[in-house]
Amino acid sequence: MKIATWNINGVKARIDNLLHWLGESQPDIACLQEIKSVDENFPRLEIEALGYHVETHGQKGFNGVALLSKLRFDEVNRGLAGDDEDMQARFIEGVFSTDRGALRVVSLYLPNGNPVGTEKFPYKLGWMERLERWAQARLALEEPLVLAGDYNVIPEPFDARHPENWLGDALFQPESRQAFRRLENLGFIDAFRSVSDARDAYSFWDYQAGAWQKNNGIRIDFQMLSPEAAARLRSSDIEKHVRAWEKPSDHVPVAIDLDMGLSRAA
DNA sequence: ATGGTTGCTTTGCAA
Repeated sequence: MKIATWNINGVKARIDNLLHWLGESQPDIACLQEIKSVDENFPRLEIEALGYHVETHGQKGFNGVALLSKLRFDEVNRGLAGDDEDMQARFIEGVFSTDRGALRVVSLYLPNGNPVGTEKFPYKLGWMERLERWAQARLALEEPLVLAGDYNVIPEPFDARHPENWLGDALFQPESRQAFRRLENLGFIDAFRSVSDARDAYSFWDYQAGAWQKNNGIRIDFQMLSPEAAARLRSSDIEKHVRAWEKPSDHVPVAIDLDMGLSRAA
């Protein structure tokens, strides 16, 4: 079963790329971030025409996440628990039935946190603490769980082409990296890093200053796997070529292949 | 050297 995550930076601006990518990559489940759309305006009909069930958690103008799945949703949960005052749409969880039992998949868009020194950075750290608590509770289910998305964290220096340029950035602050490591210490593994020690494997290249042409990238998009999901991991790939398409997102899709047996009829 | 680009809520803000 192929599960991909992709920050598309606006579904309205990216719909042609998205439809082309779904046809080419054929993910069973796609986790999208930054749809920048309210639910009513999400182009669900065009996506459903390709055989996907669609669940969104959007808001006006920015943020917003979605799950596209060839399997039926048994359950959908929107929003990250732990703060009823948080109105930002950054988290959606789907539950699916497979021949290997239940599979849980989350599409998350972790706060960017810049500039450090404003209220945005503590919001990021607070969100990461809430994610940690939520993930810890979910581990008790002992189910395959995939936490996929744009984490807005550079875990290690070799996840950036020029780590020295990110020292003052929220994505590379010690507190951000420590919070990410706490998630790993709970037992979640970074799927791509568990199968590759490649030092130039990035998932984001800024639009500015020719970052793509210079391969000045960072790796910030991950599938974090519960132990039960990690045991079924076959492979992981970064679909880098998508960054060279016309009118690209600044992120590219990252995919994993999980052995979940034959999926039940969608 | 503080540049440069993209998408939306658009002439500012977020990334």
